[in-house]
Amino acid sequence: MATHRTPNKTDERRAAIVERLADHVLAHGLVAASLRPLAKAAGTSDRMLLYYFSDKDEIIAATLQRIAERMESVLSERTAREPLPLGELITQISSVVLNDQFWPYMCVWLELASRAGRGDPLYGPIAMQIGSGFLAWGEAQLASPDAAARARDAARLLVTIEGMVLVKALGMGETVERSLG
Amino acid sequence: MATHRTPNKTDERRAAIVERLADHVLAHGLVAASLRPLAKAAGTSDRMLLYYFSDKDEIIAATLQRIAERMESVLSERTAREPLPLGELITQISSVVLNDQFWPYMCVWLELASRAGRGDPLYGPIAMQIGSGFLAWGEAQLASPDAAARARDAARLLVTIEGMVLVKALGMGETVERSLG
DNA sequence: TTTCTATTGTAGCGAACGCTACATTAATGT
DNA sequence: ACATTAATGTAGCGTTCGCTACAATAGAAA
Repeated sequence: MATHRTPNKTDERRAAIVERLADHVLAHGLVAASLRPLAKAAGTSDRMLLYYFSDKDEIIAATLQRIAERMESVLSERTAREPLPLGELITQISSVVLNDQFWPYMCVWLELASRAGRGDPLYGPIAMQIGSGFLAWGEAQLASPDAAARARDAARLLVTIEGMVLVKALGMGETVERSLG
Repeated sequence: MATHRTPNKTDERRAAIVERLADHVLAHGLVAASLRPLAKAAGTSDRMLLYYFSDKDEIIAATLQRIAERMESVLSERTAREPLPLGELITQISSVVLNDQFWPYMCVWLELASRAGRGDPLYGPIAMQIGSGFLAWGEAQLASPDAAARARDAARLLVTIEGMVLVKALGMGETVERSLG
């Protein structure tokens, strides 16, 4: 499966830049992701960003992709391996997702969702891809009686977790905790 | 309770402008809420917007306030009067909130939440106020056995509805419906 | 009518935006 | 050594941003 070319030097440098861009976007949000600040964060110039990438959209897409990868790996390594019933899985995932260390990811996630909701041609597909990935991942973690129940529980898991994220973003963390009780 | 002054002509004109600004923000989002487009939508000039309002923040705050009022009235008039148990209330409210006519409100709501999540000093308090209002409104609609259960159910109602909104914004409407089944 | 205040237009400031043209330096293959 | 290409700096384009200075008009008060 030679879908990946052997990484040449340009690819390596691109990857290194994306790593720093991901840091910057996680710290300051998509709202602060304009070329000159991004370039400074990556230790280079806006001119060079547009040398390694064809335009800003490509930069943002690559950065969000990288952020999604990091998010997935953090999530996977902090959750149990064996399947759980819906209620317990909600408790476990919420404790990860609402954690302060994870919160930057959720802030970017909300920015992404708000743009996707407006039908943005760049952010929309990316958001849907990540959301679908999370849905599938959750489905695999669920201990549900049958396939239909598992599909329904996975949907409920996604809705509930995302709802908690949004409500926390409103500054209503106590409400999230009350919903868990 | 004379907290409201009698509206002078300036207040009337401000209100008329805000009405049109609300239309524009609902149609095109906070992302398109810059002074010159807003002014054009209101049939005036950026110069005049800053004559009636002290700065852009005040314009946006007034506009969002008005949008929240409209949202609340639409929501109230389309939901039943008598209290319902949590499950039925979720079904009923979700059918209103996910409706196409209501969707512009939810798009703005998501933009607001994403800014609030980053601790924005303007959007944060507004988002919390609206969110708290919705929580209280839901609590009043709930038929729950006791006060503690009602508080918990109201929190779950808010989390679930907001989760559905976010997931729909991702372009995963079928997932929302599956979660209802 | 005259004077004063309320309202509005015109023009522009300085900053940031995405992006590009052009020139230069550094590396590489022959 | 030399020719060619890759990598990078400098400067600037045209646009939009929030906001303001200044002048002109309009309407009410005297």
